[in-house]
Amino acid sequence: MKDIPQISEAEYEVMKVIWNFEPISTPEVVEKLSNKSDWKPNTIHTMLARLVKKKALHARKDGRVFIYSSLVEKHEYVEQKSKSFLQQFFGGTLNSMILNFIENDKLSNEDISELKKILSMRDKKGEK
Amino acid sequence: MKDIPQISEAEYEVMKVIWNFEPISTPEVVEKLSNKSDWKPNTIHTMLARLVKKKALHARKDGRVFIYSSLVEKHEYVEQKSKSFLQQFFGGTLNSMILNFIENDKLSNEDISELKKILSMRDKKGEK
DNA sequence: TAATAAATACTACAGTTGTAAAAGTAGGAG
DNA sequence: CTCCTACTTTTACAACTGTAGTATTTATTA
Repeated sequence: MKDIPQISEAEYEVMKVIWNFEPISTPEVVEKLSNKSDWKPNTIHTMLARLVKKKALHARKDGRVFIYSSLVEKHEYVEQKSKSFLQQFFGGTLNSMILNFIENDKLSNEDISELKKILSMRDKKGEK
Repeated sequence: MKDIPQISEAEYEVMKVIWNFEPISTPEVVEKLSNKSDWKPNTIHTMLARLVKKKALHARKDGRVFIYSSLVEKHEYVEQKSKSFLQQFFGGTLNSMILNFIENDKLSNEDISELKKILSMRDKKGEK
């Protein structure tokens, strides 16, 4: 399995924009993020540069601006983080986490019935 | 709600020992962790000192050694981390995470039936 | 009481992160 | 051809992390 670069929390916000709009230029990234956050343009540039250095993004020059595209797929990254999160806090299994949530009454009745729906969905798929 | 100190990954390993054996002295912590990890005693001392400074631990002197006890409860910390994890990667809900796992075929049939068992358990509790 | 062993306290140092200011450069406007 | 402006590149800097080494204190033993 290939090794996925580590992406910090703030960098992840930048990645989300890339994943949503790639290929996308620096000014566009800055614009999208300026709406959602208080970051100064320079801050965003720094993130982009670091992500390129980490090989999470690819940048190609187009005229005077850079166009970015991701080198890491979102689902890959999310999977990797989920795995290490579950490892660190729940012995590695999603079921332990769910059990914990239920035991601590963190799930509403709606959550539960939705969950059951989700599970039966998967059953159908499995039967195919 | 009170604010929980941030605990790094390595520090969390130390906390786990404290939670399991508190009240516990420095030499005992060092011993437990030396089994599980490659950390030098000094490394462990540093962690302990940082955790005390962050107010995650309380230390009282007993003769020549320190005795530690936790100031943060494990379940509190795990809850806080779960929440921010779900927020960052799954829009804040456990159900999205579960759905994602199912869609990506990360759950075995055993996991699923176990999950159903867990859910029905909670139902019974709810009815009480 | 003086030396030793054990524990604590202080110092170090590089890598990552959040946050950005300052300086450089090239393309378009005049 | 020159200046401005938008972009890019370089530099900064403190907090947090992982990982210890070194120095100091103190209880115990000879």
